Order: sequence, then C-alpha cells, then structure tokens
Amino acid sequence: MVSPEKIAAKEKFLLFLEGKNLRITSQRQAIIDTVFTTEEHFTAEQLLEWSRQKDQSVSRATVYRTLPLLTESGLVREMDFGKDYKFYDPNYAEHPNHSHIVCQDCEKIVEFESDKIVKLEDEISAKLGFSVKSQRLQITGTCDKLKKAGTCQNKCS
Amino acid sequence: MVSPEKIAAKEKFLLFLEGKNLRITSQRQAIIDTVFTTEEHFTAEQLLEWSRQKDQSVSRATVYRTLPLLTESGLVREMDFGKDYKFYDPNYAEHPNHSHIVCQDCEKIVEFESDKIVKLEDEISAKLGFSVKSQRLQITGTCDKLKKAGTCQNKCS
DNA sequence: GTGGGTGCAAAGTGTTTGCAAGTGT
DNA sequence: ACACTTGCAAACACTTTGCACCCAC
Repeated sequence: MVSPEKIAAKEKFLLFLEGKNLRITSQRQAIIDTVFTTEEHFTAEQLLEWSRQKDQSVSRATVYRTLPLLTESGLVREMDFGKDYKFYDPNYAEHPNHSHIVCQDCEKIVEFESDKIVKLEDEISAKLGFSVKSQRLQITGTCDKLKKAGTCQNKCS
Repeated sequence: MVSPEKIAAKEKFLLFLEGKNLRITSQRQAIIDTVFTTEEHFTAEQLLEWSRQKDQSVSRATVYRTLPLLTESGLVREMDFGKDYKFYDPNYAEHPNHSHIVCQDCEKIVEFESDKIVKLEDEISAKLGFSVKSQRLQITGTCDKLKKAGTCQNKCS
C-alpha cells in the first residue's frame, strides 16, 4: 500500500524533472517507482536491486546518476549512519524535520518528530545569526526494555 | 595556547592506550600532540600534514590506524558534513553534547550547546524506549546578517 | 532529428591491509 | 626477546565518468 503522500511526492519529482528538461526513461521510471513506494531507508545497491525487479535494464550507473537528482529535488535525503555506504531516506517529503534514533545494539532505526526541538533549533540559530534551512538530528542509544529482558539480538522490537 | 581541558584529554588518551597495552611511539606522539592541540575540525589528510610537521616519519597508514583509536576513546568524534572525506572533531571531550550549525553559503561551522535540546532528546528517547548514548545534531543554515549586507563570500563573520 | 540518457567497463578517491622490517617495554 | 608498530604499495569498496550507442520528446 502506498500512501497518498508518496504518490504526491512522486508527482513532484516528475515535475522537478520536467522543469529541468530531463526525460522520463523507462529506467528512471523504475527507479522512481521504487523510491516513492517504500518507506524504508535504502542504499544505492538496494535501490539498484529493487529497481531491477521492475526493469531488468537498470544499471548501477543510472542509479548513481539518478540519486543526485532525487536529493537535489529535496524529496529524498542522503544520510550517513557511519557505515561505508550512504543511506537514502524517502520520507523527507512528508516529514521534512524528522529525526532518527539508532539502536546501537540492533541497528534498528526509529523516526520521530519534535516541534519543540525544531523550535529550539530556530531560536538558537537566530541568536547565532543564522536562518535554519534544514536539520539532521541523530540519536544513538540502546533499547532499555529489551536490554533488561536480556536480549536485543538484532531485533529489538 | 592549549587549554587545560585539551591537556587533560590528551592525558586521558594516553591512559586509554596504556589500558589497551598499546605503545606510545614517536609517530603516535606526533599525531596525539596535533589532535589535542587544535580546536579545529580536521580531515585525515590534514592530520597527516600537521603531524608530519612534528615528525617527518608519520605515514598516512599510521594516521588512518590511529584515528579509530581516537574515536574509540570517545575523545574525538567522526563527523560527516556531506563531503567526500570525513571530518574529526577534537572538542567532544570537553563538550560531549555540542552541536553544529553549518552555513551553506560560506561553510563556516559554529558549535553550540543546548541543555534544553539534550533534555528533550532524553525525554523523547525514553518515551520510545531508548537510553541516549550520544547525539549528533547538525543544522544547515544561512547567515542572515551578512546575507542582508549583501555579502557572505566565504567569510561569514 | 537532436539533445539528453544508458550500459559497460575503466578510472577515481578515500581508506584499509599484507608484509617485512623496526621498536617500545 | 616479544608483541606491537611502522611505511610502503597493493588492494579495497563505493562512486564517478568517458564513450559509443540509444531513445524520449
């Protein structure tokens, strides 16, 4: 099931491409369909694999050439969780200010939004003479409940 | 001028090495002296260059082999500002919860601390079932004052 | 038809590692 | 002495790019 917001985001991206006079090829179509159908964070390699399930002809090069367009459009955000490869988060169109909690035991990632934090960020930035354009907040933690239960072996939930 | 806190941090790191039965070689000495003498964020390459000014024999490999020790000790933090290379922040020993504002016009980076934000992070994390171990908050913005003045050409301040 | 797009494979780039020699403790 | 360290250069892993062909508009 794809949320209406995702569909809208996809629409926005198509307009973004149009605005730059870029074409909707079948390969891009497959990549775009993939991106705006998932809620999960993904890597370039995963995107390649998923896209290929829709269109066998998608190449790694095209994926890597499309990712900058996606981030440039503001609909997808590049994330670094300290791994070798980057992750991409397709949920920024709907929740531009969301943050992440990463469990250091199981690597599960939870998203959350906090208006209070956003407000504080604005205040502090203003005081320092800046206008906030975007924010990235990443909390690393351990999940207490399962920790107490004695297990949190890579499933945490 | 090196702050007393930096000197203490260096001392802590030497103890950290000792605790792991690792040796204080002249190369490590040069690297450590460099790290705990600056307040600036640096890259692996910069650290190599600076360290070589103290000891010509420091090699790139040793720098790359020492960086994980520094981050593991908790006294230096690896940062990703979206560039190809990573930055390292030596100010975490003194200010474990500080955050960064990055000016998107001039790339200047300002550090700040906010107890209020830290508190909110704790609250939210607890509500979601996590205990905060560390946090990274990075705000991207533009500096208004100079923007109004019409110039912010890579100096911002 | 034309300018952008594609796959492939080669090239890049920052980082890691095997190895033989060196060195702190 | 022994185990940890080092420099060098080769190896890596992810990403980018040159090129000749292809295709959306």
